[in-house]
Amino acid sequence: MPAAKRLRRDDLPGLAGTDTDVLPVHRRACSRRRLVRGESLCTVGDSFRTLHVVSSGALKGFVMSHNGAVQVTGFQIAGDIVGLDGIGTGLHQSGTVALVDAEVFVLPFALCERWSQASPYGQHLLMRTLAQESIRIQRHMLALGTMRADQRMALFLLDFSQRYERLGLSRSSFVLGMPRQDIGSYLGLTLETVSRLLSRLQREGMLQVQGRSIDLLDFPALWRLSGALNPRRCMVLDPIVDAMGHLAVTPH
Amino acid sequence: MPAAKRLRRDDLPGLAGTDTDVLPVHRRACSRRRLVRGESLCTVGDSFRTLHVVSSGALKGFVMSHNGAVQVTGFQIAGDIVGLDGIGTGLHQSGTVALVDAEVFVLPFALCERWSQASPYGQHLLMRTLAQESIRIQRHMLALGTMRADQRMALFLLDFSQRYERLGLSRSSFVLGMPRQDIGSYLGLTLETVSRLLSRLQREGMLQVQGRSIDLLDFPALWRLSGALNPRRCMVLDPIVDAMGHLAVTPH
DNA sequence: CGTCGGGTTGAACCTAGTCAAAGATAGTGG
DNA sequence: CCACTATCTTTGACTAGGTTCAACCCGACG
Repeated sequence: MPAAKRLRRDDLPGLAGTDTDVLPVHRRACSRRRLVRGESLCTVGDSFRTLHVVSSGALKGFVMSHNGAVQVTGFQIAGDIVGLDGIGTGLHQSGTVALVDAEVFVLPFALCERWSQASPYGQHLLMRTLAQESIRIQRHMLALGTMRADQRMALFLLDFSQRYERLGLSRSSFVLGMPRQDIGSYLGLTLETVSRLLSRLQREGMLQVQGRSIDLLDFPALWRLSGALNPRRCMVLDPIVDAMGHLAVTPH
Repeated sequence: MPAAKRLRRDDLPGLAGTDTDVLPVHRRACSRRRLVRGESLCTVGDSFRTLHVVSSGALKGFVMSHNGAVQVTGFQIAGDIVGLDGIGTGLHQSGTVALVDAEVFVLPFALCERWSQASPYGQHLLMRTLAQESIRIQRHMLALGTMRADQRMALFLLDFSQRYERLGLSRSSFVLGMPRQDIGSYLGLTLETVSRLLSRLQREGMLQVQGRSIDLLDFPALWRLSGALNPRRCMVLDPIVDAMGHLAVTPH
């Protein structure tokens, strides 16, 4: 696997260059946007114009049913892409709000489309990103449909652990940015069950929990509980933003 | 909404034409493949080379967890696209098998990619299809995460009803091609619960069930149960294959 | 200091799962 | 054509995992 080419934001080449295999983002186009805790990036029904890449902080995505039920569909941290759901219809099908103060890159979708047309690599990357999102949701569907509450919780914690590790942070010690209610919604559980489960796992020595601070103590036990045989998950993509919020692409 | 341009398979234009806004499928490239009941179209881990469009019959898609648990992710009938999950990694992340004897069009993905590059419409259609798939799964996730068993069942039946109707078939009277076990897996329930629910809904007069034959009798009640306020679901895409298995595209 | 959002814990309840048995259906081979 | 078998389906009795309702605690913030 080739090493990722890391680009500081201020070093990004403009569109004028002949190298179309690089994300066509220059200083002006790739603006940033700051969000305060609770601010919403987009809501259901908004017209879709831009993708966002999380630079720092944490967001949650959610869908709503006609009768008002809310389901959290995922949590986005640095490097994650937000807004893909709008591509299909031109309208956002899910909402996204900041769990804590956050910052995102703004990628006008028209730019992505042009890039995608100019460069086979760009096209591939965009489609790959979309397809990866489907697979992520499918895996979560598997969890919701077949696993018990404690297994889902273990999976959730290990998933976060792995994502933080990929950003160069601790895989065993981290802070969950969201309240129990949101974790519950994501896992198809009530907030009380989430609280009870965390207490139980702590009692059983698998982790230490203090409010939103988590310390994972016994990875093998968590793997066993989650039903994963091997620690490494299958086939993860390189993040396109590192922990510092710098864009990075891996040509070819 | 413009009427769909329907193309009999034998009338399909070759690639030589200048109109790139038409699916670039000629007789040779668009082969068909017959599947007998139980035959698998692709399995997890297969390398991804082709998309398939269902022409007739019915298939199920499923994912497996490391420990062997299986979750049915969806059912595909005429007009549905199979195999999108392979785009992300080049390997199929989910398996697909025929529930009954079926026939599919074979679309070499390289062809789709070339088309997508030659035509903005093609690119848009491909991405839209991918994004629509995400949204479909997200909606199902909402069902798995927030709804009770009977609500999920009602939603499932109404979804099938609507899909059959779009193919020009009866919306109230149809045959489910799959066993209770598969319905259960799809809905995150056991086969016994599925059976009990169908019996109960029949007792309550909402439908008539005889093995796999379903007659929906009281749509308003089913809508109410499923939590949907309005019968029409939001924003459905035109099918690209009609009930006769003929390809159809809607330029612009 | 009081209020408010979030978190923990307990007890009662209920939905859906599990286990078990028997009835239907379709496919197969004599 | 019919008997035999395998698969699918229905139904019942019992159980368990999670929800609901409620009380209480904690820390932040006006």
